[in-house]
Amino acid sequence: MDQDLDTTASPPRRTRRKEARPGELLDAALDLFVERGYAATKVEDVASRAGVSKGTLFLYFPSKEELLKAVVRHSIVGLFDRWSSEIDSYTASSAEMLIYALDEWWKHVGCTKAAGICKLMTAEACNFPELAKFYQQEVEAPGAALLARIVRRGIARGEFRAVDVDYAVYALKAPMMFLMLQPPASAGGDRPFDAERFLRTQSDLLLRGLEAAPHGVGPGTAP
Amino acid sequence: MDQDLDTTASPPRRTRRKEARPGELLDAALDLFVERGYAATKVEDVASRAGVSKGTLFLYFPSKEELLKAVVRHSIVGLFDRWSSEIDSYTASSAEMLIYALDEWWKHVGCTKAAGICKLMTAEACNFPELAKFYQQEVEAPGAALLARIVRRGIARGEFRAVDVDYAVYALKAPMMFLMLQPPASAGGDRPFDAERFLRTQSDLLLRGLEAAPHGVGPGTAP
Amino acid sequence: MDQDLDTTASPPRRTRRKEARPGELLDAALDLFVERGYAATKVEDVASRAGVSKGTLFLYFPSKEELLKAVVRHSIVGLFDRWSSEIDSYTASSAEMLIYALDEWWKHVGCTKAAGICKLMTAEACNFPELAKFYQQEVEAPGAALLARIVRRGIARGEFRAVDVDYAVYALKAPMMFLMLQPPASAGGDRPFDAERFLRTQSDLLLRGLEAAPHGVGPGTAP
Amino acid sequence: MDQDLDTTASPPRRTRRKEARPGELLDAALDLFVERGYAATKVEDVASRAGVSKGTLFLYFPSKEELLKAVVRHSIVGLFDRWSSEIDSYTASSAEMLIYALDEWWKHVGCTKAAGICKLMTAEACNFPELAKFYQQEVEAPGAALLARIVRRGIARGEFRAVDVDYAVYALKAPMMFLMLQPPASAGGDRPFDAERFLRTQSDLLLRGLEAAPHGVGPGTAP
DNA sequence: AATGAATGAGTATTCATTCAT
DNA sequence: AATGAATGAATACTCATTCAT
Repeated sequence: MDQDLDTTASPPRRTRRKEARPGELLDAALDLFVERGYAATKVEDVASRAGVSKGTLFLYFPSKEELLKAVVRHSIVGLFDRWSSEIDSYTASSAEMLIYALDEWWKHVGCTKAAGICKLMTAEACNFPELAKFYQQEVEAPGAALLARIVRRGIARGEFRAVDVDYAVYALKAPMMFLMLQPPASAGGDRPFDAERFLRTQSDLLLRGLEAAPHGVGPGTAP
Repeated sequence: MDQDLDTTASPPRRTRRKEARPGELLDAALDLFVERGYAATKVEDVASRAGVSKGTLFLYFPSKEELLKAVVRHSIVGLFDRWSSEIDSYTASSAEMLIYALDEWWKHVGCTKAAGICKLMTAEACNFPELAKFYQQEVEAPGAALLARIVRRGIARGEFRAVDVDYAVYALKAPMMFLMLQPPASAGGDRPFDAERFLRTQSDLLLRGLEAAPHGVGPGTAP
Repeated sequence: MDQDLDTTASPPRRTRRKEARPGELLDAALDLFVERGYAATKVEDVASRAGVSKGTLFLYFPSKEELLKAVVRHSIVGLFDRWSSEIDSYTASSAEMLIYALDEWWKHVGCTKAAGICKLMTAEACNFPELAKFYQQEVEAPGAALLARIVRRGIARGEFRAVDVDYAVYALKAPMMFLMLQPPASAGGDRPFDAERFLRTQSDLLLRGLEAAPHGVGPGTAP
Repeated sequence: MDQDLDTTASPPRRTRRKEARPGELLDAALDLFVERGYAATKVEDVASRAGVSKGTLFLYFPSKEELLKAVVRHSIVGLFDRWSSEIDSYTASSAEMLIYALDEWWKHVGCTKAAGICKLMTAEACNFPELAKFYQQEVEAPGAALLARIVRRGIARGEFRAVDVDYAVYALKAPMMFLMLQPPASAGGDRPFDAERFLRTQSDLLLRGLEAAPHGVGPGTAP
């Protein structure tokens, strides 16, 4: 890298760090919000974990609430754009798409700290109606739209039955939300909860409900 | 007695209130906790909604946290005893039992304010670990145990396949949790979410996965 | 006694207790005030230790502060009348009188709970100026007056030097106050504090300072 | 620097205050604690007397209790180190040392607000056992140790009789405590109490009890 | 851009006192 | 005389946010 060519020429630390600041703050905030919850996270702790002072944080984010929104955008919203274009260019079967979608979600959200953010947003929804609306618009709706596109594609291509799309999406979302709300690990019951197994099981079940073959009842068969 | 002659003759105000207080406070607390969340609910508001002063509330509940616990017990825990004995005396098929169970849950929890309490407990879990444990022990565990009993009965009677009971229970819980987390109404998307329809759809799907007939994949088929 | 003659004729419990109430409350209050301090003593605890309800206490004492005053009067003030007449009729030497006085004080105050009350009054003096004045007038002043009478008698009879009476009284009071302020027992240092020994030592010292023999300096030799 | 040219040029306000804050707060707290007692002193009042807001006080002292401890350390504990080294280097007679010690105590504690703190600590001892222990360890014990060292030195050098050291120390402490507990001024009796005269008188008396000459009884003659 | 000292609104809980019964 | 349910004033401490430096 450039840095290796002339280490003395590397930009003054200040400058380089300056550009990294928002990201460092966002990372710190993500960690702490997920660990401790929104209310229990002090902005000062976020700042000091990012190695800056409290005042500096407010230089980049006008309020704690905006900081949370930024964390949500940073860790989740960005994913949708990529997923959306992938769907456009996808050529495999719709069932495969759905499995791929759930898999991607698991890899990038479900098994990461981002899942904690979803849980937290659900949690704080009633305390901060504005945050709730933000989350609904920026996360829930786009996510549902993505799933809906896949389902519609499957129906259009005759791969899926003509189910009620909205309810098929709900059925897909339910296990994802369940996973995200699952307590981190310990507090659970006796046997460790195997999230991937649960997810696989659920997707099998759901796909069977969606597939075009004459099965009988399915999720949201039109009334 | 005289009182019998004139039913409008209410007992002395002080006395009557004394007995009614806890219930009135519990009702007020339920409303406010669900509306505003735990932290945002001021004990004073609970008291004044119940028509008493702040001090009086503390006569009946030693702390805000205990008040919340009492609300949980009052609105949820009590149900388990009844359900448990109903299961014992039930004679119908296990599939019918499961449908009945979900239906009962919907009637007494899912579509009532008690659902809001479940949402709230999930929400506040990380902020108040002690509350989380309480909820896990008094609600989550008994609820899961009830469902597990039905699933096991189905398996024992050859009505269900020999699925992994724990994962079958997870699969049953997922849609219930999804429903409870659903925003009250407004904030939702364009089309109103029909919870009962969702529930019916989900239970069809799940029963199909459980039933003994040779279907193929199902929830938690042993690996 | 009369009671023994006809136990069936003893007044109904209610009545008898009624007369005993103030005393029982006073005893309970003395115990608790000394054990826990003024602020930390709840009137409800006083009442329940006396076997009555909170409301009843207020029937006899109009406020917590008045209750404390009553305790002071009950446990201390009463002693002064007796001591005062004893002094009048005393014929022994003034030194013996002084020793008797300190001994009496020790027996009836110094080594009893009443000492705790003195400590408490000193403690709360700054918090409750009115109480302080009350204590000064009802206890400090009469006590000092008693001592002053003995000292004056000694001087008048040529037993003591013509010391400054006020300062002789202060010198007598100092060890008494020191004793009363001594922590109950435990918290002290390594070796147990032997109050009686301290008192004996101090009175020897003081009497030597007072005695008429040509000793040199003494407490408060007139300037 | 420029600043040196004009000594009236005060350092930037923020900076100067920062350094002065703890001291200003300590002074304010000392005043109020002594005037009103611990419980009756509101932290907000301390803060505003020091010219800062409530929050600022908590920037420097983590709790009201710690504030009181800091006041004690600031006004009393610091004196012991100086006194201790003075004793080491002292060459005069032990009687002079004792008189010097009492004099120093009077100048730096007895006639200052610090005396009020001692009174207050004695007062609040029963209400706050932890504070009591702190005071015992940080003030009572070192003070007694200092006096004990002087007494032992006197005995070792043949200036004092071989009295029981502990009880000699008690005898020395008694008049000091008496002085500190004396009401500020007003409430006293008719004639103004002359503390210095009392102190002089007492030290004469005590020294006579301690001195090696064959006098007879003395404080703590071994039994 | 960065700091960190200062701010002050916000809230659960206690307990002496009252008064209807 | 006795009760005990009801009251409400009173207070330490936290933390997001500001702004002088």
